Amino acid sequence: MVKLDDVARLAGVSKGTASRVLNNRGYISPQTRQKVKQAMKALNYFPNENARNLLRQRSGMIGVVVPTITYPYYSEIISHLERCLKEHDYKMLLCNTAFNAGNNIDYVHTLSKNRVEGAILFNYQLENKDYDAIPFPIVSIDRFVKDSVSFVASNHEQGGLLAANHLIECGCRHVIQVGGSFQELTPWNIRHVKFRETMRENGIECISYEQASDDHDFHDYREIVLQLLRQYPDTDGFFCNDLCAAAALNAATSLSIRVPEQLKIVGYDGTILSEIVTPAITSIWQDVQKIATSACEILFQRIEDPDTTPCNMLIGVKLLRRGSTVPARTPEMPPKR
Amino acid sequence: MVKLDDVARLAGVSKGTASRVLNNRGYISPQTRQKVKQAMKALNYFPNENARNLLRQRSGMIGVVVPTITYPYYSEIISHLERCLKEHDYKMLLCNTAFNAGNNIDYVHTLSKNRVEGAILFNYQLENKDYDAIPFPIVSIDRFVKDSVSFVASNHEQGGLLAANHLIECGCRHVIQVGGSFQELTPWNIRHVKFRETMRENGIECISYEQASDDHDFHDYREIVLQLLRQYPDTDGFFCNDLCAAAALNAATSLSIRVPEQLKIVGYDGTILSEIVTPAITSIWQDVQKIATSACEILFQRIEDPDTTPCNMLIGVKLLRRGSTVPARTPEMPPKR
DNA sequence: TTGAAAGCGCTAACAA
DNA sequence: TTGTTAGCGCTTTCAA
Repeated sequence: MVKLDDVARLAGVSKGTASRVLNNRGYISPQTRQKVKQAMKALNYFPNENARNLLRQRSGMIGVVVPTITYPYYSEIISHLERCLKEHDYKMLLCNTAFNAGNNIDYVHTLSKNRVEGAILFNYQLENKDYDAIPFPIVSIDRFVKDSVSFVASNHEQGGLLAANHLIECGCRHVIQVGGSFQELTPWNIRHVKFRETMRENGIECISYEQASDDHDFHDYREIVLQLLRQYPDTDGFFCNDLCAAAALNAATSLSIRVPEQLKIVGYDGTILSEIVTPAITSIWQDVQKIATSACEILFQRIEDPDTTPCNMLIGVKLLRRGSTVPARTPEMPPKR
Repeated sequence: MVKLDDVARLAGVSKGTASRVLNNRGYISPQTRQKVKQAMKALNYFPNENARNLLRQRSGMIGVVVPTITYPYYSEIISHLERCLKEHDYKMLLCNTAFNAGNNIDYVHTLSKNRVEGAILFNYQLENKDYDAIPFPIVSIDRFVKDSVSFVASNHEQGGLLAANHLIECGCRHVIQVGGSFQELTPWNIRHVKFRETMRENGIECISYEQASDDHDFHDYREIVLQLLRQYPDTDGFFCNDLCAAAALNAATSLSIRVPEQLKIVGYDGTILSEIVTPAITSIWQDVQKIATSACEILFQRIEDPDTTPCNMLIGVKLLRRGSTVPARTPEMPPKR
């Protein structure tokens, strides 16, 4: 690879001078500048970021750890993060835990070795002591760690409440929700706790089905829903993530249950999966763009000034009313930017 | 950050010795090894990959340039690539062109500065001379550049043929296809050329609608399809990518056109979008896993031995027969791994 | 305005 | 078996 030495030699100047031209720093005579620029062009020179970063004691990298890349909520988040980070001249080191997050410190090691300047961890679980050993600032999404760790999440409690109230308004009496653990009070699971609570307060029967894995695909969910609907034929309301909601719609159709007349379905995330089916699925929309940009901003600030007060941020969600609960209605869409 | 010097000092040895322990190379006495390992653990030391890479004249990074992250075909590919690259201890430098690929050399510059050891470019267009200036090996997906550049693509010609023949077998007489340019004979567009050709040979009317952008979302496609179906009410067959196919299904339902009885729809890509709608959409499935692993293997081989003969690889596609063309049938699924 | 030289954290060749 | 030293490509003092 062509290096600064080569450029300097061709331009007949020293390495230091060539560097000054490259970085547009210090005094350079116009002639010298031109000579060096010409040499750079002639040799098709690109500065070695690796070497620069070593000297500057930085890596220009931010770690992003997600449980999956393909679920649309995550691919959209990744897309926004990629843009945000690029705008600030950061590279993204993307790590896919494939749902093996349960207290897995390996990803943090990878990030450490690569001297990332910060990381955004999605629903990532570590022992408390392991968090203390992380040598770079982090922002935790959807999982509260402790006051000293910045935290961003959708207001999932509001999400659970919106979903519950909507189904109640729609007249449901026997509802089922499918989701992760209903015990752990993570910010992420709280929607299901709130949902159940709200149903109880309103005297509505609520079955809470705890999925064995977060890694279920469409067909796993379809089987789960089929079984639940057979077991509880009175069910008239359903609450789960968008993928499961699409599976629920499919399962209901198979069983000749009409949606929304006999069964109302509310999804979670507000992804494309809820938009493209017929009827479109009423869903609790998460503001992925705001989550991504907030996480970046908080992280950048903390990188710049490590003494910044850690930040706990809840981001509003929105109920998108669509055909899976409200018949003959133009589907509501996520706010456009 | 703690560095090797610190470890060496704490262990009471020289930096070189500590390095030998770190890399498990050369002769070290058991006592020394243990002392050094203890020091590393005590200081929570991680070697600086940046510094190592500078010395080794490598970056451990592979560039991946895609037109979008969110369309499921790409998020699945990215997911497979991430795994493949990680297995070979490479990091992925992910670049999203946001469909601004038309001869945009900026991404190649970013990759050059970061000294990526190779890159996988999806449907990426450059001037021929710009390809010559790329200082690292590349694999081009879905776009043939020239014999000296490795190339991987699904057999899109077969895909177009499968789609056409299937619609013909289903008895269609007036079909519409929606896609990119029908003029350029890129491997990616050839499916539409082949489709039109096959229709012509069979005396079937085929309208080819050239979309204004590859960046259309569900609602853009829905409007396009609504207009087409109103303009050509005789239409009984539709061919387009999965997202557009889902929109077509939705549009048809809005217009009270029954699928598959009155209108048959064949999608392309075989993504989750085609699975979750009802009826599920018959689609030409691309083997994303094979595309990803092949691209990686070809690239790794070329990195190892730059004189490897460039490789042109076509990967078979598969027709998944589902409810949007064949009534009352269990939907076919992509092969499981 | 430019050149020379030190050093970022690490590895590897050579000496001891 | 271990220590010393040079150098990866670059930036940045300090001198000239």
